[in-house]
Amino acid sequence: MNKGSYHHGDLRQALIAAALAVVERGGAEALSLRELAESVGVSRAAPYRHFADRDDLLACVAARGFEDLNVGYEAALASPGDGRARMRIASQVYVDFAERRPGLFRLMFESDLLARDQPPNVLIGPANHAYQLLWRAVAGADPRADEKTVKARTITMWSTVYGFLALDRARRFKPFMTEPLTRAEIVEAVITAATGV
Amino acid sequence: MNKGSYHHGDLRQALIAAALAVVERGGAEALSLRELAESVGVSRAAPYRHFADRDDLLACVAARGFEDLNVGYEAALASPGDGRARMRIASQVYVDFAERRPGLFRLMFESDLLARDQPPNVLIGPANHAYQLLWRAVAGADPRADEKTVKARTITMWSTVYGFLALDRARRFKPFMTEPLTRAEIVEAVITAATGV
DNA sequence: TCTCTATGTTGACGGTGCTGACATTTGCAC
DNA sequence: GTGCAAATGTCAGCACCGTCAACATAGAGA
Repeated sequence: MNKGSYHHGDLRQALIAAALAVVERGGAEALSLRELAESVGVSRAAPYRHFADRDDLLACVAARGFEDLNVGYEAALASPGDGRARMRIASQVYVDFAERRPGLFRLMFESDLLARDQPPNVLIGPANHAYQLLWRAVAGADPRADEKTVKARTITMWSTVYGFLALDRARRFKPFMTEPLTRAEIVEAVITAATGV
Repeated sequence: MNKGSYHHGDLRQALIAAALAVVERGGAEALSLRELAESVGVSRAAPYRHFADRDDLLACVAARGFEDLNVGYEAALASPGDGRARMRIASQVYVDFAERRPGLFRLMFESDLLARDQPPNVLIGPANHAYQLLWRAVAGADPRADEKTVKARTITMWSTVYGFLALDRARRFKPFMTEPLTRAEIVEAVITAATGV
């Protein structure tokens, strides 16, 4: 495909892949479109043939992130053990994702991409799928709970795990992480508090 | 002081006040130093006589935010009722702060200002004071708990409340906020789950 | 009054996202 | 095959940004 000159071959996918690599570590604010274009060996304006603007590209990157997260969720839901054990594994998947790809995690859960009146189309599907899988994990842990209860539990559990990850990344727990508690113990305590198992 | 010309009078405080007003709503990324300077009636480079750079100004704004939050915490800790009731009130103070000044809240708890090797000097004091007040609220709710327990409880409680506020602001709970649950009910449920009271 | 210092201004540099005009390549219809 | 239109690249330039060096002004203390 790539002739070594004028036309790139599959610039769109190349840009998403390169952007993903940058965002994974440094988050959305580390991404410069000009730099990105240069790193792929193309002129500054070329990306605009494939993405409306910066946010459009970021939405595609975030969508890719949700797809990867969903793969982990699917595996957690298919794992052996009872519903409570599966919910715990799903939480661990979320924690691992946040720790391995912090910038991407931030893009997915802190950016305002999904807060818009009209969220990016590419993002809606994968994001909603993630919500459904999480819901299913929580509901499966207590089949007798009604809808209202499952909603409230999903929200509080998600809040606890996400809140810990976000505050920890921003080093807000620094004064608490000393002495008797190790970080691993804290992560354990948070997951237990969140899932009740 | 202000002669209507060359010298401003108290540019430093004027800049902090104006920046605070911008950041409160739109967060740090809404702040343009050039725009800010113009809004105060001064040239683009003038702020650099009072702040080393953009981050220095943002640190002062964040410090002001922590000071305001601490006033609320102090009031919560001095309120009537038992320790558990005071902890609940402290949580409500945090929630109110986040809802009234979302951008400032984000600057205080999501920015990397405090994650640096050498955090800004102006910020360390007020931030640490906030941590101590929160700690005192949690410890006061159960005087018999040991240090390890108090630390773990502080972290999980803070995580739950903060996580809810952050995810809610980013509209990640949109699919869950429908039908049987009102938002007020959810806030109640989250505070109850976090504080256990 | 004179001078030193604090404070404000101007112009410039390199960076950013984005656009309109132009160039090249590819693929499809004939 | 040929020719034309659409897809995809380039280039120059706009407006904005944070920041800095050089210069101008005002106020305070000797």
